[in-house]
Amino acid sequence: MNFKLKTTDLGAMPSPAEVIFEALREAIVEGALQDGETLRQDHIAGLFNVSRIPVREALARLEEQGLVTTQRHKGAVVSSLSLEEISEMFEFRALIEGEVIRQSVCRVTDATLAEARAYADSFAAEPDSGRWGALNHLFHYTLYRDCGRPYHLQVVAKALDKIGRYLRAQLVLTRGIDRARTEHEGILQAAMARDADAAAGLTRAHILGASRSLTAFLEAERAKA
Amino acid sequence: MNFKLKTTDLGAMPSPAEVIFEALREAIVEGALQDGETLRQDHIAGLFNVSRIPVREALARLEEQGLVTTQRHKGAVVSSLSLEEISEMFEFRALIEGEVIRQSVCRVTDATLAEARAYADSFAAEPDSGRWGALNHLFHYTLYRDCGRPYHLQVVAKALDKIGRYLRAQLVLTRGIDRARTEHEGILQAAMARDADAAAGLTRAHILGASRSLTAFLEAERAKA
DNA sequence: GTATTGGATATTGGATCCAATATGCAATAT
DNA sequence: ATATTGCATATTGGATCCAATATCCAATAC
Repeated sequence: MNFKLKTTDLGAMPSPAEVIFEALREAIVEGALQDGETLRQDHIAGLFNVSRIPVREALARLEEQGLVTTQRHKGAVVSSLSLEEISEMFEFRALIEGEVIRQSVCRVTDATLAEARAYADSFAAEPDSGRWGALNHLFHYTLYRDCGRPYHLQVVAKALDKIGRYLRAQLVLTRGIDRARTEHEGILQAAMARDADAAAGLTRAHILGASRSLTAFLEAERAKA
Repeated sequence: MNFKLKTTDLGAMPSPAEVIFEALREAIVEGALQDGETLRQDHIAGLFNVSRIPVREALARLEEQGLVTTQRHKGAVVSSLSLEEISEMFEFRALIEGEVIRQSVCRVTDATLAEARAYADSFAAEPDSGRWGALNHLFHYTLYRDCGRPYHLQVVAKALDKIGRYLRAQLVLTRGIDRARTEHEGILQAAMARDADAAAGLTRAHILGASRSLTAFLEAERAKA
């Protein structure tokens, strides 16, 4: 009775609600849905060809993640962050990601380093600004992967989701790319040298630097308006 | 046309879904619903005298918070944490709460300190072990309140929700109370002296100490079984 | 006696329907 | 002309209904 079948765990297939949640999440993080845009249940249901029930579940989950805000009987809008909130998110990331990479570097494998190297190179070489955000994320996340602290990583992921749009803006609008390239290189070197403290410090500086350049940019924007 | 009416913002009244979410959340955190217990939609709906729809929304939110786990078509159970996960949560708390209290102490008001004092005293005097968890939470949270970092606080709150049950167990089962009393006193003194670094260090030690005593206890339990 | 199969029951997930609330516009009164 | 009121429409939130899946138990085959 030993079968040689290509099996797939159908029980693990994503439910419609999950599919919709992921799609909306990604759209918000990538900036395809912008700040304050309202999300009509009926409309989304139509796009996915389902009833509003799974859409409502997805929206409830997104609200719990802080990605959308709903007002009773009015509907859901993509949450926007104030300058202060954005700034706080960066501080938060600096705190956690610094610690995460410190732990990670202690046990990082050569395979992981090679992968990070590849992402860093892709990032540096990528001409399409639309892909910078994703590659940037992949580079950092790869370096965090071996930290052995899944909850920390989850929290980092959620924080990144919340400011994904703004991060992308920072890279695209403030010439953050050039600096990011060299800073990534530095972080990678520290990781390869297994210098945990250096990697942590550089990561913190990388994040806080991005924060400064983004808030400066946004303040200038606000001043104009 | 200036009315003198006692008005209440009816729009801000909690929806059934919110009520159920809060009730379940609290029950899980307090330990009234224990690890692995399954949550029947129909049953809960009956308890609150509503249909299953708002229950499902509440469960979706709880799952997003990591407080329950659902398997497709099987239902939701109260999530349980492994020893490693519990241990990681404490490390996480030590990291964030250390930083939060550091910021908080820099700007803490006398009113806040007085409130924290009151909670510390209540905690120390409380004979009913069922209230220790709540008072412990109030004491710490009061000291964090002035940190000016709402997102950090939110993250701390979520982390505390996730390990609430185990924290209570630590206080009740491992004689954590006595040490907690004196450590609270130390933290409070540091805060009153506006010594941010001391408060941070003591808070970290407080949390990591609780972690050690709890994991030791749980390991002993596991060994017995 | 044990293992497998088929069906009854329980439970979840989604669709449809209904009620309650918000929004925009037209009508009316001042 | 402006402000208020009332109605029509749009949209959300919840209830009910239906389909799909899991679980449990009895019946059957070996």
